[in-house]
Amino acid sequence: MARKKSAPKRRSGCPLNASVEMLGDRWSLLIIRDMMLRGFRSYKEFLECYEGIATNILADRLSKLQAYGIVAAERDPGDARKITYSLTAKGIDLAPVLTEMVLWAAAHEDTGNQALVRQMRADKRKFLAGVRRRWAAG
Amino acid sequence: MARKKSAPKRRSGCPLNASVEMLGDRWSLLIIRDMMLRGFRSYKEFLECYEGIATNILADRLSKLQAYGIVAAERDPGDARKITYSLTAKGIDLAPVLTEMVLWAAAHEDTGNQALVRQMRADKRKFLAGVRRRWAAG
DNA sequence: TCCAGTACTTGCAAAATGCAAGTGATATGT
DNA sequence: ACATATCACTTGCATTTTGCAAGTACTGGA
Repeated sequence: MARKKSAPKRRSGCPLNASVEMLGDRWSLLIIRDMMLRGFRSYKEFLECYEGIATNILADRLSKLQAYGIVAAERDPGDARKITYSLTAKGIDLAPVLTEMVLWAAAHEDTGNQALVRQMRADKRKFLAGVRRRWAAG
Repeated sequence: MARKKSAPKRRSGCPLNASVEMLGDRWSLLIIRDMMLRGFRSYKEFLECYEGIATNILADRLSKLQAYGIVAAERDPGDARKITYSLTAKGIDLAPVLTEMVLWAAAHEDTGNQALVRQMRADKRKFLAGVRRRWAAG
Protein backbone atom coordinates (compact mmCIF):
# COMPACT_ATOMS: atom_id res chain seq x y z
CA MET A 1 0.00 0.00 0.00
CA ALA A 2 1.06 3.54 -0.67
CA ARG A 3 3.09 4.83 2.25
CA LYS A 4 5.06 8.04 2.25
CA LYS A 5 6.80 9.35 5.33
CA SER A 6 8.90 12.32 4.14
CA ALA A 7 7.99 15.82 5.31
CA PRO A 8 5.95 17.41 2.50
CA LYS A 9 6.96 20.75 1.04
CA ARG A 10 4.21 23.19 1.95
CA ARG A 11 3.43 26.63 0.61
CA SER A 12 3.40 27.96 4.19
CA GLY A 13 3.47 26.75 7.77
CA CYS A 14 -0.10 27.80 8.42
CA PRO A 15 -2.25 24.91 9.73
CA LEU A 16 -5.13 25.83 7.46
CA ASN A 17 -2.82 25.60 4.48
CA ALA A 18 -1.79 22.10 5.53
CA SER A 19 -5.46 21.15 5.67
CA VAL A 20 -6.32 22.48 2.23
CA GLU A 21 -3.22 20.97 0.68
CA MET A 22 -4.49 17.57 1.77
CA LEU A 23 -8.24 18.10 1.55
CA GLY A 24 -8.81 21.09 -0.66
CA ASP A 25 -10.26 19.35 -3.65
CA ARG A 26 -13.69 18.37 -4.83
CA TRP A 27 -13.52 14.73 -3.79
CA SER A 28 -11.43 13.89 -0.73
CA LEU A 29 -13.92 14.96 1.93
CA LEU A 30 -16.73 13.21 0.08
CA ILE A 31 -14.80 9.95 0.24
CA ILE A 32 -14.14 10.50 3.94
CA ARG A 33 -17.84 11.24 4.43
CA ASP A 34 -18.83 7.93 2.92
CA MET A 35 -16.28 6.12 5.02
CA MET A 36 -17.26 7.91 8.22
CA LEU A 37 -21.02 8.12 7.87
CA ARG A 38 -22.05 5.36 5.48
CA GLY A 39 -19.49 2.77 6.50
CA PHE A 40 -18.08 2.35 2.98
CA ARG A 41 -14.91 0.27 2.86
CA SER A 42 -14.37 -0.85 -0.72
CA TYR A 43 -13.39 0.82 -3.95
CA LYS A 44 -16.60 -0.45 -5.49
CA GLU A 45 -18.69 1.13 -2.73
CA PHE A 46 -16.94 4.48 -3.06
CA LEU A 47 -17.73 4.42 -6.77
CA GLU A 48 -21.38 4.55 -5.71
CA CYS A 49 -21.01 7.92 -4.03
CA TYR A 50 -23.97 10.26 -4.55
CA GLU A 51 -21.95 12.62 -6.67
CA GLY A 52 -20.55 10.19 -9.23
CA ILE A 53 -16.78 10.05 -8.93
CA ALA A 54 -14.56 8.94 -11.83
CA THR A 55 -12.53 5.78 -11.39
CA ASN A 56 -9.17 7.43 -11.91
CA ILE A 57 -10.02 10.22 -9.50
CA LEU A 58 -11.15 7.74 -6.85
CA ALA A 59 -7.97 5.71 -7.19
CA ASP A 60 -5.87 8.84 -7.07
CA ARG A 61 -7.58 10.22 -3.97
CA LEU A 62 -7.49 6.95 -2.06
CA SER A 63 -3.80 6.75 -2.79
CA LYS A 64 -3.23 10.30 -1.59
CA LEU A 65 -5.35 9.92 1.54
CA GLN A 66 -3.22 6.90 2.42
CA ALA A 67 -0.05 8.87 1.82
CA TYR A 68 -1.37 11.57 4.19
CA GLY A 69 -2.09 8.97 6.85
CA ILE A 70 -5.82 9.69 6.84
CA VAL A 71 -6.85 6.36 5.34
CA ALA A 72 -5.44 2.86 5.77
CA ALA A 73 -5.84 -0.03 3.37
CA GLU A 74 -5.48 -3.78 3.77
CA ARG A 75 -6.11 -6.81 1.60
CA ASP A 76 -9.10 -8.91 2.51
CA PRO A 77 -7.78 -12.19 4.01
CA GLY A 78 -10.46 -14.22 2.25
CA ASP A 79 -10.23 -12.68 -1.20
CA ALA A 80 -6.97 -11.26 -2.54
CA ARG A 81 -8.79 -9.07 -5.03
CA LYS A 82 -10.50 -7.05 -2.37
CA ILE A 83 -9.01 -4.13 -0.53
CA THR A 84 -10.62 -2.83 2.63
CA TYR A 85 -10.16 0.86 3.38
CA SER A 86 -10.62 2.45 6.79
CA LEU A 87 -10.09 5.76 8.52
CA THR A 88 -7.05 6.10 10.73
CA ALA A 89 -7.17 7.97 14.04
CA LYS A 90 -6.03 11.00 12.06
CA GLY A 91 -8.91 10.40 9.69
CA ILE A 92 -11.60 10.08 12.31
CA ASP A 93 -10.34 13.32 13.87
CA LEU A 94 -11.82 15.01 10.81
CA ALA A 95 -15.31 14.39 12.15
CA PRO A 96 -15.67 17.89 13.67
CA VAL A 97 -14.49 19.46 10.39
CA LEU A 98 -16.96 17.48 8.37
CA THR A 99 -19.75 18.18 10.87
CA GLU A 100 -19.20 21.94 10.81
CA MET A 101 -19.18 21.92 7.01
CA VAL A 102 -22.44 20.01 6.87
CA LEU A 103 -24.03 22.39 9.40
CA TRP A 104 -22.77 25.45 7.55
CA ALA A 105 -24.21 24.34 4.23
CA ALA A 106 -27.48 23.19 5.80
CA ALA A 107 -27.87 26.63 7.37
CA HIS A 108 -27.19 28.56 4.18
CA GLU A 109 -28.12 26.37 1.23
CA ASP A 110 -31.05 24.29 0.13
CA THR A 111 -29.76 20.81 0.98
CA GLY A 112 -31.09 17.37 1.75
CA ASN A 113 -30.23 14.76 4.37
CA GLN A 114 -32.20 16.64 6.98
CA ALA A 115 -32.22 13.71 9.40
CA LEU A 116 -28.44 13.85 9.65
CA VAL A 117 -28.49 17.62 10.05
CA ARG A 118 -31.07 17.41 12.84
CA GLN A 119 -28.93 14.81 14.61
CA MET A 120 -25.88 17.02 14.41
CA ARG A 121 -27.74 20.10 15.55
CA ALA A 122 -29.50 18.38 18.43
CA ASP A 123 -26.28 17.43 20.17
CA LYS A 124 -23.02 17.92 18.29
CA ARG A 125 -20.93 16.31 21.01
CA LYS A 126 -23.19 13.26 21.17
CA PHE A 127 -23.14 12.94 17.39
CA LEU A 128 -19.35 13.08 17.30
CA ALA A 129 -19.11 10.56 20.13
CA GLY A 130 -21.29 8.23 18.10
CA VAL A 131 -19.09 8.59 15.04
CA ARG A 132 -16.05 7.76 17.15
CA ARG A 133 -17.73 4.80 18.86
CA ARG A 134 -18.71 3.23 15.55
CA TRP A 135 -15.19 3.76 14.26
CA ALA A 136 -13.63 2.18 17.34
CA ALA A 137 -15.92 -0.82 16.99
CA GLY A 138 -14.14 -1.61 13.71
CA MET B 1 -20.20 43.43 -8.46
CA ALA B 2 -20.77 39.85 -9.38
CA ARG B 3 -24.14 38.73 -8.10
CA LYS B 4 -25.83 35.47 -9.02
CA LYS B 5 -29.08 34.37 -7.50
CA SER B 6 -30.13 31.27 -9.49
CA ALA B 7 -30.18 27.88 -7.77
CA PRO B 8 -26.94 26.10 -8.73
CA LYS B 9 -26.99 22.64 -10.22
CA ARG B 10 -25.36 20.33 -7.69
CA ARG B 11 -24.01 16.83 -8.03
CA SER B 12 -26.13 15.78 -5.04
CA GLY B 13 -28.30 17.26 -2.32
CA CYS B 14 -25.84 16.35 0.43
CA PRO B 15 -24.83 19.38 2.51
CA LEU B 16 -21.18 18.36 2.47
CA ASN B 17 -21.26 18.31 -1.29
CA ALA B 18 -22.63 21.85 -1.34
CA SER B 19 -19.74 22.91 0.89
CA VAL B 20 -17.04 21.34 -1.24
CA GLU B 21 -18.58 22.64 -4.46
CA MET B 22 -18.10 26.15 -3.08
CA LEU B 23 -14.97 25.70 -1.00
CA GLY B 24 -13.28 22.54 -2.21
CA ASP B 25 -10.29 24.11 -3.88
CA ARG B 26 -6.81 25.08 -2.83
CA TRP B 27 -7.48 28.79 -2.39
CA SER B 28 -10.93 29.81 -1.24
CA LEU B 29 -10.55 29.01 2.44
CA LEU B 30 -7.14 30.68 2.51
CA ILE B 31 -8.69 33.90 1.24
CA ILE B 32 -11.45 33.60 3.84
CA ARG B 33 -8.79 32.98 6.50
CA ASP B 34 -7.00 36.20 5.62
CA MET B 35 -10.26 38.10 5.66
CA MET B 36 -11.41 36.57 8.93
CA LEU B 37 -8.17 36.43 10.91
CA ARG B 38 -5.88 39.01 9.40
CA GLY B 39 -8.45 41.62 8.50
CA PHE B 40 -7.48 41.74 4.83
CA ARG B 41 -9.91 43.73 2.69
CA SER B 42 -8.20 44.57 -0.59
CA TYR B 43 -7.11 42.64 -3.64
CA LYS B 44 -3.57 43.85 -3.06
CA GLU B 45 -3.58 42.53 0.51
CA PHE B 46 -4.89 39.13 -0.54
CA LEU B 47 -2.06 38.93 -3.06
CA GLU B 48 0.25 38.97 -0.03
CA CYS B 49 -1.14 35.72 1.34
CA TYR B 50 1.49 33.42 2.87
CA GLU B 51 1.07 30.86 0.15
CA GLY B 52 1.53 33.07 -2.92
CA ILE B 53 -1.67 33.13 -4.94
CA ALA B 54 -1.71 33.95 -8.66
CA THR B 55 -3.51 37.09 -9.76
CA ASN B 56 -5.94 35.32 -12.05
CA ILE B 57 -6.79 32.75 -9.39
CA LEU B 58 -7.38 35.45 -6.78
CA ALA B 59 -9.68 37.38 -9.10
CA ASP B 60 -11.53 34.22 -10.01
CA ARG B 61 -12.02 33.13 -6.41
CA LEU B 62 -13.14 36.53 -5.17
CA SER B 63 -15.68 36.59 -7.95
CA LYS B 64 -16.94 33.12 -7.08
CA LEU B 65 -17.08 33.79 -3.33
CA GLN B 66 -19.22 36.80 -4.12
CA ALA B 67 -21.49 34.74 -6.33
CA TYR B 68 -21.91 32.27 -3.46
CA GLY B 69 -22.84 35.06 -1.07
CA ILE B 70 -19.85 34.44 1.17
CA VAL B 71 -18.03 37.67 0.35
CA ALA B 72 -19.34 41.15 -0.42
CA ALA B 73 -17.50 43.86 -2.33
CA GLU B 74 -17.92 47.62 -2.53
CA ARG B 75 -16.03 50.48 -4.11
CA ASP B 76 -14.14 52.70 -1.76
CA PRO B 77 -15.98 56.06 -1.61
CA GLY B 78 -12.71 57.99 -1.48
CA ASP B 79 -10.85 56.20 -4.28
CA ALA B 80 -12.70 54.64 -7.19
CA ARG B 81 -9.82 52.29 -7.94
CA LYS B 82 -10.11 50.51 -4.63
CA ILE B 83 -12.49 47.69 -3.85
CA THR B 84 -13.13 46.70 -0.28
CA TYR B 85 -14.06 43.07 0.31
CA SER B 86 -15.75 41.76 3.43
CA LEU B 87 -17.29 38.58 4.77
CA THR B 88 -21.06 38.33 4.77
CA ALA B 89 -22.98 36.73 7.62
CA LYS B 90 -22.80 33.54 5.59
CA GLY B 91 -19.07 34.01 5.35
CA ILE B 92 -18.44 34.59 9.03
CA ASP B 93 -20.47 31.46 9.76
CA LEU B 94 -17.51 29.58 8.31
CA ALA B 95 -15.49 30.39 11.42
CA PRO B 96 -16.19 27.02 13.11
CA VAL B 97 -15.24 25.18 9.91
CA LEU B 98 -12.00 27.05 9.62
CA THR B 99 -11.26 26.61 13.30
CA GLU B 100 -11.76 22.85 13.21
CA MET B 101 -9.52 22.59 10.16
CA VAL B 102 -6.76 24.55 11.86
CA LEU B 103 -7.03 22.41 15.00
CA TRP B 104 -7.02 19.20 12.99
CA ALA B 105 -3.88 20.10 11.11
CA ALA B 106 -2.15 21.43 14.21
CA ALA B 107 -2.85 18.13 15.96
CA HIS B 108 -1.56 15.95 13.15
CA GLU B 109 0.98 17.92 11.18
CA ASP B 110 4.04 19.99 11.88
CA THR B 111 2.61 23.48 11.54
CA GLY B 112 3.32 27.02 12.68
CA ASN B 113 1.13 29.81 14.06
CA GLN B 114 1.12 28.14 17.45
CA ALA B 115 -0.21 31.27 19.20
CA LEU B 116 -3.42 31.05 17.17
CA VAL B 117 -3.69 27.34 17.81
CA ARG B 118 -3.27 27.81 21.56
CA GLN B 119 -5.98 30.47 21.51
CA MET B 120 -8.38 28.19 19.71
CA ARG B 121 -7.62 25.26 21.96
CA ALA B 122 -7.87 27.23 25.18
CA ASP B 123 -11.48 28.22 24.58
CA LYS B 124 -13.00 27.51 21.19
CA ARG B 125 -16.25 29.27 22.01
CA LYS B 126 -14.46 32.36 23.24
CA PHE B 127 -12.27 32.40 20.16
CA LEU B 128 -15.26 32.18 17.85
CA ALA B 129 -17.06 34.90 19.78
CA GLY B 130 -14.03 37.11 19.29
CA VAL B 131 -14.01 36.47 15.54
CA ARG B 132 -17.68 37.38 15.38
CA ARG B 133 -17.24 40.51 17.52
CA ARG B 134 -14.47 41.84 15.34
CA TRP B 135 -16.55 41.13 12.25
CA ALA B 136 -19.58 42.92 13.65
CA ALA B 137 -17.45 45.94 14.53
CA GLY B 138 -16.92 46.41 10.76
C1' DT C 1 1.12 65.67 -18.83
C1' DC C 2 3.54 61.94 -16.88
C1' DC C 3 3.99 58.55 -13.49
C1' DA C 4 2.09 55.54 -9.92
C1' DG C 5 -1.43 52.66 -7.99
C1' DT C 6 -5.46 49.47 -8.29
C1' DA C 7 -7.67 45.60 -9.97
C1' DC C 8 -7.73 42.89 -12.80
C1' DT C 9 -6.88 40.34 -17.90
C1' DT C 10 -4.30 37.71 -21.14
C1' DG C 11 -1.27 34.20 -23.38
C1' DC C 12 0.65 30.10 -22.70
C1' DA C 13 2.44 25.80 -20.58
C1' DA C 14 1.68 22.42 -17.17
C1' DA C 15 -1.37 19.94 -14.27
C1' DA C 16 -5.79 18.12 -13.01
C1' DT C 17 -10.34 16.39 -14.09
C1' DG C 18 -13.73 13.48 -16.26
C1' DC C 19 -15.47 9.89 -19.53
C1' DA C 20 -15.27 5.46 -21.08
C1' DA C 21 -12.79 1.67 -22.59
C1' DG C 22 -9.12 -1.48 -21.33
C1' DT C 23 -6.08 -4.56 -18.25
C1' DG C 24 -4.23 -7.95 -14.98
C1' DA C 25 -5.02 -10.72 -11.11
C1' DT C 26 -8.13 -13.52 -8.45
C1' DA C 27 -12.35 -16.23 -7.77
C1' DT C 28 -16.23 -19.04 -9.38
C1' DG C 29 -18.77 -22.12 -12.40
C1' DT C 30 -19.00 -25.76 -15.87
C1' DA D 1 -8.87 -27.13 -17.76
C1' DC D 2 -11.33 -23.49 -19.68
C1' DA D 3 -14.73 -19.76 -19.64
C1' DT D 4 -16.77 -16.19 -17.20
C1' DA D 5 -17.20 -12.89 -13.47
C1' DT D 6 -15.32 -9.74 -10.10
C1' DC D 7 -12.10 -6.44 -8.18
C1' DA D 8 -9.19 -2.60 -8.41
C1' DC D 9 -7.40 -0.12 -10.85
C1' DT D 10 -4.99 2.02 -15.59
C1' DT D 11 -5.07 4.25 -19.94
C1' DG D 12 -6.13 7.41 -23.86
C1' DC D 13 -7.92 11.49 -24.81
C1' DA D 14 -10.49 15.90 -24.54
C1' DT D 15 -11.63 19.54 -21.54
C1' DT D 16 -10.89 22.43 -17.65
C1' DT D 17 -8.12 24.53 -14.16
C1' DT D 18 -3.93 26.27 -12.28
C1' DG D 19 0.17 29.05 -12.22
C1' DC D 20 3.61 32.39 -14.15
C1' DA D 21 4.51 36.66 -15.90
C1' DA D 22 3.51 40.27 -18.87
C1' DG D 23 -0.07 43.43 -20.24
C1' DT D 24 -4.22 46.69 -19.80
C1' DA D 25 -7.64 50.20 -18.44
C1' DC D 26 -8.98 53.26 -15.18
C1' DT D 27 -8.17 56.46 -11.32
C1' DG D 28 -5.23 59.43 -8.44
C1' DG D 29 -1.14 62.33 -7.47
C1' DA D 30 2.90 65.23 -8.66
